[in-house]
Parts: sequence; structure tokens; C-alpha cells
Amino acid sequence: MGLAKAELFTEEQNTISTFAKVFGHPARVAILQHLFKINGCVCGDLVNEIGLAQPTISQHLKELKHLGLIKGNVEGTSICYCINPEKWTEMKAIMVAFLNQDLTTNPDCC
Amino acid sequence: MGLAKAELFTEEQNTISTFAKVFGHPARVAILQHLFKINGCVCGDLVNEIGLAQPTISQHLKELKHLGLIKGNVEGTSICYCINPEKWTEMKAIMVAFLNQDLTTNPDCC
DNA sequence: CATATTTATCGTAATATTGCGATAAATTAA
DNA sequence: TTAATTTATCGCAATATTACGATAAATATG
Repeated sequence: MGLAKAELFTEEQNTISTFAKVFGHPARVAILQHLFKINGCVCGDLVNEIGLAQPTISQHLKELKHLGLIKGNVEGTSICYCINPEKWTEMKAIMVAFLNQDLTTNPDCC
Repeated sequence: MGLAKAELFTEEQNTISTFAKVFGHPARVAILQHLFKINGCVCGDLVNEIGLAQPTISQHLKELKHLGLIKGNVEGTSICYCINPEKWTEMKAIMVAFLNQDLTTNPDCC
């Protein structure tokens, strides 16, 4: 049904999957990598950098902004988007904790 | 159109988004956390642990297995699934490198 | 072999995501 | 104000994901 039953899961599990979901499209990964590489950027640059149409890029930016991972400020006729360091750090802590679950105390059972 | 244009992106970007996608559903996050907590498990246990139907759990396990993050061995009438430590470590290195992009050299521009 | 148990697969319905053309909205400049 | 520039939103089509009932497949047990 294309619908995750959020109420079945812990808040942590839902948070992890929400962050993971936004990284689940290569365009958003590319946007974030580009934002890290330069200091802020406008949507127009991204349209050239990535090969997707302007409305599509705008939509991906919206999703990243909705999670707070990027923020945008109006700068004349264009908009300057950049990483939100505080939110990125917060997200990173959650994701790394998930990824760092101890393998050594769970030996291969199979 | 529901279809990511993989050819527009680098192999790294596609790899990151593929791993992220599998973490983009709370049920799969819950399955992995459960597998870390105990030493291997069967699908039946997961059906009780999580509130989803058996075919649904089986489908999620299939996706995790397809990426190599878990492996399953036949054990009588049931199947013992567990984390694949090598693949987990490989995935972790890729994801952590993405998450660890340097924030300090990219000061907030907005 | 027949039955029970466990997991996988099939088929289908409901919902979500992706992509983009058309167009609106916002801002700057002439 | 008008025109140009840039980004956001709308609307739609195509594809993907999620969930699960029904059922098949595999294995163990009597």
C-alpha cells in the first residue's frame, strides 16, 4: 500500500528511516555533495550541475529543506541554499549510532 | 516518473542512495536492530517482534539480503537470518564518509 | 507417504515517488 | 510600470513501494 505503518515502530526507527529516505535518491546525494564542495549555491547552478529539470531540482531541494538539512536565503532574484550545520550534525549522530551497532558481540550465527 | 535517472549520477552517488533506500523504511531498520540485539533469528520471530504480516517481513528480508547486508541459512524448517559483518562494514565506511563531509571548511553562507 | 511447520512467491490494491511542462510568484533593473 | 530573471507550485503521467491474502515450496516428523 506504499504506506509505512509508523505506529508500529519506535520514534528512533522512524527518525532513522526518514533521514535515510531523503538520502535514498542520487539527485539529493549529489545536491548535498555539491553544497559541501562549494559554499552555498543557487538552484540554477544545480540544474546545470545535475541533469534534471528545474522543477525537479526545486522539489528535491524542498525535501532537503523540510528535514532541515539545508536552508535557503533570498539573495536578489536567486536563492542561496546551503547546508544547515547544526541539523547535519544532529542527523549524523543518529545515523552513525545506527551504523555503529556492535558487530563483535553478535558473531556470525550462520 | 518514479524512476531515478541513475546514469546522471556517479557510481558513488548511486551506491550511497541504494544503501540509504534500504534504510528508508522503519521495518527494515527494526529488523536490523533486532538482528544486532540477538544472534540471528528466524522470520517467524520477526513477525511477532514487528507487527507486519509474514509475507511483508519476508519481502523486507529479501531486500536486505539482496544488498548483502544480511544472510540466511536453512536451519531445519526455519531460516536463520543474521547480519553479514563484512558487507555491513563495507556499507558503513561508504555511508560514514558521506556523513562526515567537512562542515568547518564550508561555513554557513546564508 | 501424509501432515505440520516455516518461509517464499504470486497477484493485486493502495499509496508514494519521480519527473517535467506550464505557469505563478517574487525580485531586480531599466 | 514593464521586462527579465529566478525559483516555486500545479497538474499530470509513469513507475516504485508497501502490504497482505492466497498459495506454493521446502523440510521435518510421525
